[in-house]
Amino acid sequence: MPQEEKSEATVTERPNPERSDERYDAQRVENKWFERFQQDAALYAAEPDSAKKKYYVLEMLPYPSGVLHMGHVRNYAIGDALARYMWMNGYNVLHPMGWDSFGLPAENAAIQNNTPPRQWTLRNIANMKAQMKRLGFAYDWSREVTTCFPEYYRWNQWFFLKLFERGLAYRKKSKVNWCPKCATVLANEQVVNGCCWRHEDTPVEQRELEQWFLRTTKYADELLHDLDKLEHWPEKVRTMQRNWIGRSEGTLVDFKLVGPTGPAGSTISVFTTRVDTIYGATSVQLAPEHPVVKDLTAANADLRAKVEQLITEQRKAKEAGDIGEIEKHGVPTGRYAINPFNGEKVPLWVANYILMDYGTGAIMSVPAHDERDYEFAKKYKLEIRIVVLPRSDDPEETVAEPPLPFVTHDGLLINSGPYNNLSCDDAIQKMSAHAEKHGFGKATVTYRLKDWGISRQRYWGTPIPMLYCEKDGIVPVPEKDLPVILPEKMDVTLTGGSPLSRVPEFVNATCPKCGGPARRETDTMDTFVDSSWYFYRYTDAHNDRAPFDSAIAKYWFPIDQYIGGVEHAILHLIYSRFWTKAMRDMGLIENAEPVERLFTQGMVTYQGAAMSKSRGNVVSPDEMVARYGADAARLYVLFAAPPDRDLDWQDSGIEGIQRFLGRVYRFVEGNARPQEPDWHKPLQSPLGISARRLQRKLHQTIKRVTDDFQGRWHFNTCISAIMELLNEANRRALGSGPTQDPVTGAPIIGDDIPLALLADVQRNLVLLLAPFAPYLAHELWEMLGEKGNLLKAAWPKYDAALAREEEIEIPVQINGKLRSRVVVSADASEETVLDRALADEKVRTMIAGKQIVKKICVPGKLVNIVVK
RNA sequence: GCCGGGAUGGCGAAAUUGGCAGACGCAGCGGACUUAAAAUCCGCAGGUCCGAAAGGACUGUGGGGGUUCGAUUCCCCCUCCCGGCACCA
Repeated sequence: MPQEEKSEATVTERPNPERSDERYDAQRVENKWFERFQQDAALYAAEPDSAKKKYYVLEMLPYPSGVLHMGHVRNYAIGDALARYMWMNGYNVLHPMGWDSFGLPAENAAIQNNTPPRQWTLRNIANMKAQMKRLGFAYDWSREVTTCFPEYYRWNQWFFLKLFERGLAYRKKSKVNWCPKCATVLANEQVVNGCCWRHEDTPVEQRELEQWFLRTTKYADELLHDLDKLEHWPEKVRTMQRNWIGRSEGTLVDFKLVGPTGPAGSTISVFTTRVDTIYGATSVQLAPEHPVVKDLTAANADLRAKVEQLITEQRKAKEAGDIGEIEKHGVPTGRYAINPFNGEKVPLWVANYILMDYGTGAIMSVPAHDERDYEFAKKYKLEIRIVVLPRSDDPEETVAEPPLPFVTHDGLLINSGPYNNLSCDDAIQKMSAHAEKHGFGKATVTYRLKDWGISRQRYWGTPIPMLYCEKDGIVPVPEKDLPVILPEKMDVTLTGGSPLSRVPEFVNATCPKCGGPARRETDTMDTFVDSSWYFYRYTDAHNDRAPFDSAIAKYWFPIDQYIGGVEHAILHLIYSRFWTKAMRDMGLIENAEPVERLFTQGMVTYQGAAMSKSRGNVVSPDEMVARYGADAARLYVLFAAPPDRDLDWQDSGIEGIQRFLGRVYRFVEGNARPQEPDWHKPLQSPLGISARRLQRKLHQTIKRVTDDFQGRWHFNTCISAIMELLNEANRRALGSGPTQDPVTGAPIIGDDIPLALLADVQRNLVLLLAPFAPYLAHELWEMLGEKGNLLKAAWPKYDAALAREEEIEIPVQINGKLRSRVVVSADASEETVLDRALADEKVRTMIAGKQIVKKICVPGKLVNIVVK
């Protein structure tokens, strides 16, 4: 046998055949690396003064409810993969974590288990932090934020004072949402289908209370407009916020009450988006709680009783969450109001479908051009007057009777005095201007968004830093006296109003203005205040002179990527945007939006339903880690579905992932030869067919995974690609088919794979896996004899030339149906490909005796021959 | 009612969006190793029909139309599912 000159060593034997259990021992490997990671406190720390480009990746901070659930694992697995990817790409990464640790569950736990809220909360935090560490999430714990600590909530109080100074925090008595189970007020955003967001089956009651509000409406317009700039936010979230803000352009018009008036005066302002139809207004409808109604019923017991009835109906419908289903009722007041446009007297009604908290609580009723007004007018036999006719293409043809109600904008005015023949849009402009000129109205914008009520009649929250003095009224706590400390020794109950009001040491204070006795505010802040700005605190978490340093925040903001559940699309994400705009106007920051890119991951369900203790379908992360390891749990939640879709947990699915991790481990363990010099030599070309295939696959895989990290984020396909690479590598390195010769029992191997190529494949395989399965990746990195820290190892680059196929298989269609395939070189010209296709045996038989009508050749894709 | 997102094998999904439908994985089937099982490895696999087999024919991405040589992808109509808003004037 001639001596073949070998420049590079190759894999020539099947290693280590003696192994009793070939399962990968994840616990051993993960425990080893867990210990090592714990020893390096600065491992995941962001660099304070860095010339590197920054990248701020953030996952929504959890409420420390006790244990992590799979939804958390999914959320953090996505963020962690991204953070690790960015580290490997040389960025200065900020990847912090904290605890949204004020809130009701702590109080409920205190009541049930007689454990103080603070103790309960801190225990949960310790537990969940340990879980996060075991799962291998790379957080910079030196910046940990815990919102229930005075070091944090003092800045809530500080912000509150600043907002108060600027008129953005104010106190007023108003109807508020009250959850009887939480025994506290809720913001509008916390009411879901008429029920409490924490108690899906508890209808929210309406109560009249003095409350603190933040003036979110001041930013309504900016909050709406800036949504257009958030192009890297999911359309869904932007739509939800648009709906929530609910901007509506229209006109205010003052109708004058005819006859005697009361304290509410004689002006009834109505809001309409269709002032063009005002000549068709045949009544004015008031909300039952409209102030003018109070005047009208003052001396009219009969009317008062009827109005009471309407109020009851309205409240019932509201509490049942189906205000839209209410049966329309109204009562005539016997009084009239004057339409300022034509001086006409129209009857004044009170109706149960008019809402006091939208617009002005009064409308003009135009039955001919509004669905609801039409229905109402039919029911009560009110006049229906047409003032808009549909346009016709044929000027000769006039449509005298459009089908009613005729609600579209596209028409011309009639019966409208000087506005006849104007288009609706023209008329709206001219009539609004007319109203403004004559002082009885103006163009205006109405929002659905309401100011944010932040007072909570609960204990476990940030005390509102305000005092009530008999002499000086409402007095803010001076900045130097912050924080107002939440007392710790408390009897927590859910009855009897704000718990803090029962602590005399807390309540009794001194007025900073007059030195006399003052009473402290005993309500606490909504916990959504805490989460509205926490991500700024991460940038400068230990600052005791300011919530954060502006220059440092400027370096890190905006957040490059924020990841969390879509359930916060309105609540947290609208409050945070408001807070950022308010802080910008205070000069603390320069960015107008907190988050550049938002990603909302899908829910994790089990057996088709959201996991919950009561349903008994909870999959415990701890159990999964114990059984399969952290890598497997993380990889599985990324692999099972694209991250933005819901994922139904399958126990068998994670087993498949476990097998994959085992195959990776065995592939490296069995084939790594870092002690051989050839392992470290640069790869020499040319390569054999098999080797070249493997090399190509490697570069294709690097490209696929890298591309997906650039925004598409289909990590499920990234992981598939890595699996394919491993399959290919196993085939090439170990040979496909049986592993042993059935006759002789000798091991069978594939063609020669140069050791340098194998090294290349193994190193890159580990690097590609590093963001998803960090424990295994670290173990293998070490096994490969690599010295540097894998966390900051350079992300692999692909070579487009090496990723390119030299020969491709082109499908040949005849009349659009796949009939054959031909193999051509990748850069073959159209003619060559066509010639090859036409020369193909099968194609020749199929088209024999037929006329070729058309030949289509898409280079690199396919050939289609159209025959007759 | 308005707005947004979906519907692809037994299951999770892929097709980077006009160009080979079903990659990867689960479950399944067959085989190797084993006394046996587990673990591991190799192979098969959308459906229907024809064939002993190799192979072939037809069909197939919620339904119906259309554009195109060619449609999961584009256009029109419809059904169902998920989410948001809703007598919002």
